[in-house]
Amino acid sequence: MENGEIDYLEVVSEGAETEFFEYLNTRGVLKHLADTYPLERKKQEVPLWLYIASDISLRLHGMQSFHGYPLVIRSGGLLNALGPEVGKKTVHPKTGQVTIQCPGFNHKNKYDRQTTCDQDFLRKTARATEADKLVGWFNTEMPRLLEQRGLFDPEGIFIGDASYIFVPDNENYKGSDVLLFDEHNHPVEKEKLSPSQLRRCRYRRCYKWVELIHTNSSGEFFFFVAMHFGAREVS
DNA sequence: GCGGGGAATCTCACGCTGCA
DNA sequence: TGCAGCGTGAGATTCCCCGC
Repeated sequence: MENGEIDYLEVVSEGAETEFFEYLNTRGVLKHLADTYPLERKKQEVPLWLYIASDISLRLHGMQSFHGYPLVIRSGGLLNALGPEVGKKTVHPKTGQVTIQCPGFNHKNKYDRQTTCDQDFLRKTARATEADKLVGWFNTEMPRLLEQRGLFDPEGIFIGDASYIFVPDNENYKGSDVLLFDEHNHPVEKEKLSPSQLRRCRYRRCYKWVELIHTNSSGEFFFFVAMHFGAREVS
């Protein structure tokens, strides 16, 4: 650290992450999510609950790439929470060297496992999941989970928050829209603008991102209850 | 650095065969 | 008839290369 030889700096507390996943695991939340996850496999070797937990862990670490999975497993608290049958992390008392041992869920690997499952398993499982079904699953199971655990506040405050995600003008962005925006990036209707106003506007390709957030009047918590990502129309 | 995708490899279900 | 052993093929996972 003193010499500036830092390969990676982690901001998520390992202990907090362990507690978080222990909660999800022992309360049956992970199992419930896996049982309802919208992907049917004729054969399943690596369990879906591990995929879901791993994906959540990646997001907690702000890791956008599956390539970062070994790093997240090494530095995060997921492994501690899932127990030695999934993997264990030992720290050498003198050198501080971290050693990972994961038995895995099959014997297809040639190399010693440094992660609970191969990062490509995560990538291909994500790719095999249909986007519409995934959003539908989230919008169904998240409110159900919150209700089952009595987490909805009696005040019943829900906030709909919408914003636009701009992307390059490329039709390959499936389900995107091209809309007219003013100089403040607010969507406008061409018919309602004067010629001078119209000159300051431009068409931009975008997605609409809508979140339904549950909170209470003192703002003590925020639960993301439902979401929509896609074209303008929200049903 | 990253995701896409193909090849390699492993697992397991299923059907067939032989035997008690 | 029931069971074990074997071969086969589909599917899942791992390894690896390629292009952006």
